[in-house]
Amino acid sequence: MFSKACEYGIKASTYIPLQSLQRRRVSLSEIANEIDSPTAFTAKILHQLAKANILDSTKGPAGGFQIPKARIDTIKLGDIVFAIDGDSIYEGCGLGLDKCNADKPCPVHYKFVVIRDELKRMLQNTSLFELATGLETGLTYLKR
Amino acid sequence: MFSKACEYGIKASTYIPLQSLQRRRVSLSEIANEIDSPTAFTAKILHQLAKANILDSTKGPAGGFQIPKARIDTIKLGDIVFAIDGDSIYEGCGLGLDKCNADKPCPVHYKFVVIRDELKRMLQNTSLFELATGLETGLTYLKR
DNA sequence: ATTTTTTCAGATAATTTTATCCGAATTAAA
DNA sequence: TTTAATTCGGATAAAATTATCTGAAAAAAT
Repeated sequence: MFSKACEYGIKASTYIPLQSLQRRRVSLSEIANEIDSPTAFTAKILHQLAKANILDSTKGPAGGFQIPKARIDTIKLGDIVFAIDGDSIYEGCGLGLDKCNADKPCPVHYKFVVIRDELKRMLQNTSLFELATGLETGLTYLKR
Repeated sequence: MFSKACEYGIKASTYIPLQSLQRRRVSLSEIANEIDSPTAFTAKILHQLAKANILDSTKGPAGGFQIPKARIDTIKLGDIVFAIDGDSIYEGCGLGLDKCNADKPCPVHYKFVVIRDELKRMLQNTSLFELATGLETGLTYLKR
């Protein structure tokens, strides 16, 4: 469904707010450790999310990543997915046709529209705050 | 969503019944041409589907691929997907965790269950007959 | 029997995705 | 001002997926 990169991106974006709510910056190594991901690869993804304005990064000692408190509630799961995997999950044809739409649909087009609309809605309705809360209360997990 | 291999598999499985309904066997080259896929790679996938008992293949002149009439209605889209991509789409965690279930769910677990159940249902309710009919009536397309 | 047409099977190649490595740039602290 | 801790950026490597090539096996037609 999502690329590995996107999976790591989502996990990181779920963990970071947990600390940002207490104004704590988190380092790359802490993140990679907490979400059980390859460090250097994770760096690229975090960088990508920083460029997309989803998180803030600061260099130097005591530097790290952070999401401004106010944004934790407004950033949605879909924003992360879009920043990393692009619009393929929203626009792409289920069978990989270049041009597939209501005018010239592939055999599974209408079947997929239904599923994808629901997925879309879910991604745009789920905030990082909601995801982070699940973690904080011990209801959900990022490892194992 | 699906692998390229699976996309080709679905397309082939949509085209073949169109001919099988008229007791016509189709050759690899015709299939690859009709679904606009790389020939040799398509051969592998068709072979895989043959081993999974989803289609019949016969060698020699006038050989090719076929799906017994009676089975066109009972084979579901989900059978093709399972034969090629395995159960990843049914079982895999949205964030790639090894063990993710109601006991120890990932942050998006419950959100995904809903989507996946609908996808599952769709895949198991859609028969090759239904897909082929769309093609035959000119309602859907396999190329471009 | 021989030839021709086809799928089958294994080896190899190309591409994409995932992952690592290393040094540069930045910033805070000493 | 130096040092240490960190992200940034580009090069490279490894792994997985996609694609091609080549010859063997099977079966029908000649």
